[in-house]
Amino acid sequence: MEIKLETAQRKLGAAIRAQRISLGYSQEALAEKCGVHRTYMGSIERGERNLSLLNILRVAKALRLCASELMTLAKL
Amino acid sequence: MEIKLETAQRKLGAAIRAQRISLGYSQEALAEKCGVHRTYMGSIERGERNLSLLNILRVAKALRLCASELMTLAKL
DNA sequence: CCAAAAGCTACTTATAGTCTGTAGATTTAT
DNA sequence: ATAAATCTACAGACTATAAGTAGCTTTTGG
Repeated sequence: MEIKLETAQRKLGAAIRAQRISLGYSQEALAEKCGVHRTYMGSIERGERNLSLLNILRVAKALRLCASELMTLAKL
Repeated sequence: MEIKLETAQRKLGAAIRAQRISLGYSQEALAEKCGVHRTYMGSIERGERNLSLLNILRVAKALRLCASELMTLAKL
């Protein structure tokens, strides 16, 4: 069966949000650590963005994870 | 330190190529399984592309891996 | 209540991804 | 050996979409 982008994005966004909250960061604080804009970070967490490898790595790093760990948390 | 995109892309491309070859597929056959263009598949393996989440998932699936496994193979 | 945090809309810019075609390298068969 | 398939690399032009920004609204927690 086909991979559903919406679902994948949501899973990733939810995993990012959960990890961010567990680290006690605001979206804005995490955005700054990633070097992306505040509103962009918000849309990532809401599952509205199909991130590229580079941004996946940036976010993972800011969350103190490696990419494979983040994917595991997102069940991807 | 900053994440180097070139390096990350190359790692991912190398992991994809290794797994493809171990499954005995040509680039074209893998491209078809992924639903991407033949020449695009080639450039992915050469580390020239910053894949988006959807395509990472498509490639992983075509290689009979989950995304976290592919990331692990790529050491990302 | 109030202030900080998060959401939403709309927009521009940058780049991901497609497609056509050419060429060299490799393999397979005659 | 040579021909003929097959595979891969690469260039250029194009389209689709990710990336990133700004302003305003809504929600939430203290």
